Amino acid sequence: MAKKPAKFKEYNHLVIEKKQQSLWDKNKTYKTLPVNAAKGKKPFYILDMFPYPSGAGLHVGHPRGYIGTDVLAHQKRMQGYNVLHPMGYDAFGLPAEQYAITHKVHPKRAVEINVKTFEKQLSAIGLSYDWAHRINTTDPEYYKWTQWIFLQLYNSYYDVKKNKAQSIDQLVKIFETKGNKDYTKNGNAHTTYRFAFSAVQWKGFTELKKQEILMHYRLAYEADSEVNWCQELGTVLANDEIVDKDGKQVSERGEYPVEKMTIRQWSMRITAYAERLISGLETIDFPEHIKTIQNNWIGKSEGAEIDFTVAGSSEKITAFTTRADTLFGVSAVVLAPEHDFIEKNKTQIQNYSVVETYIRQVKNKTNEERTENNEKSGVELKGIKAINPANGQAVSVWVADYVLAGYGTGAVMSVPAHDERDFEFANKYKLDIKKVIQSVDSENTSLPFIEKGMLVSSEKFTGMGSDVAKNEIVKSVGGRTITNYKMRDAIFARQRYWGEPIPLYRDKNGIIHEVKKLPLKLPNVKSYEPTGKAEGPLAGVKAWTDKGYETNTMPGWAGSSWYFLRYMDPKNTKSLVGDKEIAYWKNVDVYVGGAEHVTGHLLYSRFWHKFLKDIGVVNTEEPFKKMYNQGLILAADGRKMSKRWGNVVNPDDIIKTFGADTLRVYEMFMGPFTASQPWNTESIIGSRRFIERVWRLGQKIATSESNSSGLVTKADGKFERSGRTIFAEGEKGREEIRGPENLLSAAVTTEITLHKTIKKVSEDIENFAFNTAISSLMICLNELENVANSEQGIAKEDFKTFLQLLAPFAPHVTEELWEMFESISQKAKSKKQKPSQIHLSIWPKYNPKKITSSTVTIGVQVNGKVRAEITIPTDAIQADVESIAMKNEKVLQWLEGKEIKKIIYVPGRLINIAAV
RNA sequence: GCUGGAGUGGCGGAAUUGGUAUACGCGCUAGUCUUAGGAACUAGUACCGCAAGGUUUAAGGGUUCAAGUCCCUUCUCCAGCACCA
Repeated sequence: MAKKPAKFKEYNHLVIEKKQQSLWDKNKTYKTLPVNAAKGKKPFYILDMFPYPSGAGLHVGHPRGYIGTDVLAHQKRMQGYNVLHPMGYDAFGLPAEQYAITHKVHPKRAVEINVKTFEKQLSAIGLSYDWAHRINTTDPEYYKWTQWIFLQLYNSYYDVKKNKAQSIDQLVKIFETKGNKDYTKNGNAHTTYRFAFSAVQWKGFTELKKQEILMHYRLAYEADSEVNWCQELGTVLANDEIVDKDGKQVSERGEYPVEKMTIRQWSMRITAYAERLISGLETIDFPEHIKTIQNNWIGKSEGAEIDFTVAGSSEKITAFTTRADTLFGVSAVVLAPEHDFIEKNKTQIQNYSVVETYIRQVKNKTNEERTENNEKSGVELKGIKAINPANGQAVSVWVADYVLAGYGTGAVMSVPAHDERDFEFANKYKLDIKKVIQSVDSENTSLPFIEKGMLVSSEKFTGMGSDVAKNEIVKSVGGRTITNYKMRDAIFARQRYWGEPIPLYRDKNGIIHEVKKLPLKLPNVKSYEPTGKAEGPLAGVKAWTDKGYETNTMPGWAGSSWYFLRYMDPKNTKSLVGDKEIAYWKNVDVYVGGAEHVTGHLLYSRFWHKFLKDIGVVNTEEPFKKMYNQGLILAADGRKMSKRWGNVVNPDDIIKTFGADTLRVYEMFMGPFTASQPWNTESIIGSRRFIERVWRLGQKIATSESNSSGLVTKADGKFERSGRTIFAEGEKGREEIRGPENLLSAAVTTEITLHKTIKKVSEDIENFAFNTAISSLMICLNELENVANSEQGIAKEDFKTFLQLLAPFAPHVTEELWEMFESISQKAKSKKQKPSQIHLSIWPKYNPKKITSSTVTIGVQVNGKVRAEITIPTDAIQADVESIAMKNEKVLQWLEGKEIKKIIYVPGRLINIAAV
């Protein structure tokens, strides 16, 4: 520890931080006002992605985002907003369960332990959460509403005409009165149940049959689907829970192998919202790359379905294409190995045994083998010909592994001249390559794959541009324009114990019923380890299965898809969020979290929010107005911090040696908030020094004799000192009184610095540019120190303004110093008044007039190179600047023997003289 | 392969969007104070050069009075997608 003059109090972060934290707690400094008590205060909702409370606790990288939001929360609070800045725990799901299994404790107990560790660590950082809004997804009072939302989804279908979710009862009514003749209008294109029946037929169906039909419309539905099964984890995983490692599909958690399997599963019809999920992106302020990824993930493509009749048969094959304009160039129709046409028409296929062998081979290939090399293979279906509806030509039909079963119709029309993949396939199997499109500029006519151009090979459509030709051709062959999405429906079941039970049960006849009384609580089980089968540990609970309850539980993302709403009104027992609260807070203003949730949580919560809007629970289309991704903090070795590498830095240790304020300042200062940075414990000392210097300067100013040394700026723009006006701006040039021997000069400089800093810090916090905000605070401190060391000294009020700007970053030390200044002024006034708190003080405003000084130093360039510097009045006109520049010795030297061609003056920046 | 983003001192990084490149901090060098310092403070620190001056924003070219910033070519790194017809 440094030696200090005896009269200064030592900066002891341990004492100060502990003291201030307990005072904030006691005074409820960070309390969010209830809606009733908000009294016209504007709401501001700042949210962190809530953590999985894993057993490992926090490392130094975790709080980066929390500190960022906390800085903003402080500023907004000081700017007079009613700030909702909560924290909670996403405690269902694999992390908690795995901890429980390895530590042989009940998951519930594991969560309790981990939450405790978490909260202790978070509190030490001095984050300004209102803990009264704390939530935990595993709390039955919370998951009651997760289950409630599930039931609403189960009881809804997507009305394509109204473009919103509707009650399933309405669909039943339609079936009862009109049947399902108009089925394309009763569901979104992707999921329409293509089965027509009359109202009379509907009434004749059994309950079970009706249930089966309705299941094709419900937004939460049960269906056979191909899933990613992970044997080691004993569960199904979502696509975003799987990563690619050395070409193999493995689980993100634990990196265990994952294979494809078809089982009966609960799913969410997120595809019904595909269009709204895309269009909504334009209305929200998310990082561009997040939007791009979501857009690609949803993968919208507009095209057409075209029917190819099969020669000598009533069968037809429907192909999806985005290039209907190339229909005249079709050389073959190619089916995915899974396409049901093959099985159905096996008697017509002359070489069926060959085809069958091929299909078996393809299916036995693992995913990585199929993608390993892109070489295409296939087998022709001998004896089958498809008729091209455009020209009546009979083309061969193939089965090939490059056609995907899950996309479009599982059948494509092969146009080798205009599609790279078809080209490759055609080359291998010697199919025709017919060019039917010519590029408009007719330069690259020898090349295939022309993106757009003129149709050349058909009399009827010759010369039409691509887009026109597409529509005309689709119309002429009776095709249907259609929109396809890459995105699949989301599996909504995990074969695990530690999740929300699905609140449905099946009676003896197989009919599904809702659980009326929520929450349906998770029962205790002897073993919560995975069974390794496609059923959860709940299958072992007789009392559970006897009632016909589902043995799968909800996936981890269920509870996290709506938690931000619960924070608004966490104790509500009547609804998931109160009407008043939702009307006031609406949605999240600023959301901060890692980028790894782009195609998971960030998509699912948008989907649920839109659904909740449809059923009238919320009043906004999007849950998050604005979002930032904090960058990762890497270990000093450049790798991710992980136990595995033994490079974890624990924030507790940093706080102990350097203090929470130092940690906060350092993490905000180390680089741009959104960029990843390596941690460097060596560099942290800079932030510590900064805070110590603030502390020492504070001590110095507080103990200085008088408070009259500074200038006070009056509203009329006049400067005042000890009540006497000294000069007014503009009456005299300030230049005159800025000479080094003039006492006023330092005060004016201080004022300019301070107002500049207010502007910079205010704007930077708003834009999450924390590193430059701190940089400007450091510059400001340097300036203040210089002035304080001069005869002039610093006014207490000026220093307090500086403290306010620093307060969001270093809340403890600034509060301590503020308290000190307050107690000094309290002595002067009455002792009765309660001293104010810096975090409840009013954020300083800057005066634009105070930012510019009367003179400015600019560079003089000769032919683009800086040759001299001149000081000019800020408002000087070009002619004056020119004449000043021309008098400069250096400039003259460089201009010698040259003729001036052009002079450019950029006000306040530089003057450039072009000369030859 | 495709899509998106990025390359600036020994290191983390600034640069008002075309206007004095290298702010701020770390580290380093010298000094002050100290019994000592791996504390603090003061000064210096992009590179070459004794200096005058010259050269620098991954590499090369271009537009401009003026380019880290705009355009073209090439290289490297990171992230996402991966036969989506």
